[in-house]
Parts: sequence; C-alpha cells; structure tokens
Amino acid sequence: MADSKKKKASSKKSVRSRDSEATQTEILDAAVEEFALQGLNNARIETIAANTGVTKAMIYYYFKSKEGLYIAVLERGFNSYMRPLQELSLDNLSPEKALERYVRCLLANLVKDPNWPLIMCYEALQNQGKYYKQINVHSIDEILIAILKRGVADNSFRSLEPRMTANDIIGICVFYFLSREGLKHLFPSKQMLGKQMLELHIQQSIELIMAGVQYK
Amino acid sequence: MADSKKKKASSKKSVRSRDSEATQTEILDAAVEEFALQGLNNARIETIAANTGVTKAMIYYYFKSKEGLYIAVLERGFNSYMRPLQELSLDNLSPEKALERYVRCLLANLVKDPNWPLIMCYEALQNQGKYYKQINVHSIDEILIAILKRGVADNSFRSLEPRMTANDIIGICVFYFLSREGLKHLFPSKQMLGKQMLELHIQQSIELIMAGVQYK
DNA sequence: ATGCTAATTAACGCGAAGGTAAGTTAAAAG
DNA sequence: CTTTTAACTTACCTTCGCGTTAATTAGCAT
Repeated sequence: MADSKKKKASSKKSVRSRDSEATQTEILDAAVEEFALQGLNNARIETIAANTGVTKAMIYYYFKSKEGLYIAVLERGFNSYMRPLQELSLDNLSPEKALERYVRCLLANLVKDPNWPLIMCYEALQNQGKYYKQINVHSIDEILIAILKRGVADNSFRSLEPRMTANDIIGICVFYFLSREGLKHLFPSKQMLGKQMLELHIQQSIELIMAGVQYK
Repeated sequence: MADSKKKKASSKKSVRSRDSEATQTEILDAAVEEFALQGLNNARIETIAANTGVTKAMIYYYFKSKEGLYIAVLERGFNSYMRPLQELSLDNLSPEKALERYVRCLLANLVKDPNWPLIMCYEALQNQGKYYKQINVHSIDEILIAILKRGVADNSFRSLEPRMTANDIIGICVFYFLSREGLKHLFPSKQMLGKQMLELHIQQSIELIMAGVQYK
C-alpha cells in the first residue's frame, strides 16, 4: 500500500523540481509538524500541502491516504528516535552511570525532535496506539526498566517499582515539551525551544531523576 | 451569553425530564469526556449529544456554540481542580511536609478527575492556552513554586530551579494519565484507572518526588 | 524529435459535522 | 382550563475536508 519509494536509483543529480524523493521528504517534514500540533484526526492535509508548496493531490499520489502519510511519519520518527537509545551500550556501566547516559540520550533525542513526544501522546490518546503497534515492536522503556531493575537489585537505587518509575522518568523528560506553551508565562521572554531553556531542562531533569532514584 | 442557570430557585422536587439544570450538567459531563479524548477541534458535538440522550440542538440552546460548551467545561473543571489546592494551608508546615501535602492533593484531584490533564494538554497544544487564559487568573504551579523556593532557601531541599522543577513534579503526576493507554502493555491485565494502579502511581510519584528534591 | 512514463495539477464529488430555524410539548401560573 | 413560556425536537442549510479522476507537463530513452 505504501510502496512508492523502491524505484529510482538512477538520478543522482539534483534535478530541482520533479524530484520524487525530495518532494516526499518535504511532505513528510510538513506532516510531522501538522500531526504533532493537531493529531491524526484534526490534522488537515490541505494545511500540510499549503506548508510545502506541493498540491494536495501529490500527497495522495505518494502516500495513498492520510493514514498512509501518518504511518510514514510514525515510521520515520520512530527510527530516528529509538535507534540512538538502542545503540547505547550500557551493560558494563554502573546503574547510576547507565541511567544518566540513557536519560541524556533520551533528552538529546527530544531536543533534536521536539515534535515526537506530541505525536506519541496523540497517538496513545486518540488512536489507542493502534498505528504505533502496527509499525513496530515494542516500547521505548524496556531498556530503562532493565537499568532500574539492575539498580534496585544491586542496591544502587532505593526500592522502587521499575515500570512505574520508568514511566515517571520519561514523564519528566517529555512533559516539558508537552507543556511548553504553558511554561511561557513562567519564563517570560525566553524561548522554550531555545538553547538556554533546553539546557536548563536537561540539567534540572537529570538532577531530579538521579536524586529521585537513590537513597536520601 | 451563557447565562441560563440563574433562574429557577422554585422547583426543589425532582422533576425528571424537562429539568434544565440536570440537562446542562449531563451535557457538561459528556462534554468533558469527549473534549478530554479528542480536544476541542476534533470533539464532535453529535457524539456528546449521543452520549447524553439529548439532541444536538439542546447543546446549542444552552451553550450557544461548541466554543461556549468548551469554555463552560474549562470553567467547571478549573474550579473543582484548583480550589482544593488553593485551600491547603501550608505556610506553617516544613517545606517537606508542605510539598508532600501539595503533591498528595494534586494527585487526589487527578484521580478524581483523570480527564482534566488531557483537556489542559490539548488546550495548551492546540489552542495555545487561549481559552484557558480567557476564563481565569493564573496557573496551578505558583503555590508549588513557592514551596520549592522556601525549601531551597532554608536548605531543606537541594539547590534546584524552582519553576522548572515545579513543572517536572507536575509532569510526574500528570504523565501517568497521559500515557495510560501506552502503560497497559507494561501492566497487562491491570486497569490503569483502577484503585490498585492509581495507588501505585501515587506512592511511586511521592517517593520519586520527595527523594528527588532532597540531598542524597 | 517523438513517444513513453513519471511527476504534477486543477477541478470536482461526497459525506460528515457545525450551526439554525421553525415548530411541538410540557409544566407552572393565574 | 387556558395562557404563557421554557424545554425540547425535527428538518434543514452550509461549509469544510477527504479522496478521486482526468488532463497536463517534464524529463528520458531510442
């Protein structure tokens, strides 16, 4: 159904206009924005089209349907989001070090793509994660849970429930991006996605999390 | 515009059907559900109507427009949500005690009305909080920030940034409800809004937060 | 240059959802 | 028992937004 990218390995040159690959990427980029702000149902493909300079029919030409486009967005996002986390080698680190590296990597991903958590949030709420399930294996937090379990087992961490705490930790990292509009009034004249605020968020999150999992 | 509840102090008896007050409440209740799941734009007033046994036109009769209904929902929700927090008297408690009581109260509110954070989240993301601003003063977290400031000042808490940490703390409490669909696969055969899971969430949140703000 | 096919557009059909208007019923007051 | 008015219903209008179809343009191979 969504098989429109397996052709064309020929034209290496930048052809400008009439470039299938570039057009698709452009559409995907605009779609991420729109889906992140609006969610699947409320996203308007005409808005996406308008934000690309490409006509609406092109989107259907390449992605078949709104659903198809959405799934393509999920697939691309998921890959760029999960890969760095999966590629961390944390097994020979202490639980503290492993946790900190994991969280830093998670935060780096969020900073790189602040729209992803919004999409995930909508996906869970409005679609009960059905598209998410469609595209792939399982969740972001297995690795994190494993770290927490190890830390509890060897007494590096206080006695906590690993699954719930993993969710809480992700919540700390993610909630900033969900509440970024509301945060403005607490930090007037700051840019929520600007470097300064993002670094404050990272630093404060790490401190809260690292203190939170350990004994007092 | 939305002034249809200041009349009728006469009929104390239950009149069943043809009861303006009851109908409005019924509509509001269904609206909360729908807005929480779908957000303002994607909410369907026909769905709300269907979930009440009341016709669509009644909603317009009482609330004038979809927007009017939405604002009514925000107003009612905000009151039942903020009041308990504002009525806490925390000034003569230690920062630790004050923080714990605040968080417990916040969590109790969330448990009582798990839809509220979803509505707030949509409101911030999709409407940039414009309706929220319309109805009222300011945010939930002023009190919390004050507690944190006090704790830092008297060295009960580690050196943390109060505003950001306040947001993180709220994030811990709230994120559970935002991710409740996704959490199911971590806790199969549990009811995310059931007593057992909610208590686990409360307990784990408190532990994480209290440990998180203090020195190791 | 001349087809051939991929990329792109313009125009429209159609259903769904917001909103309205005009009529109907029930309850309360005299 | 009649009048009045609030509560409620039915039927409709309109717009918006998804998806389609048929026609057009541009590159590419021979």
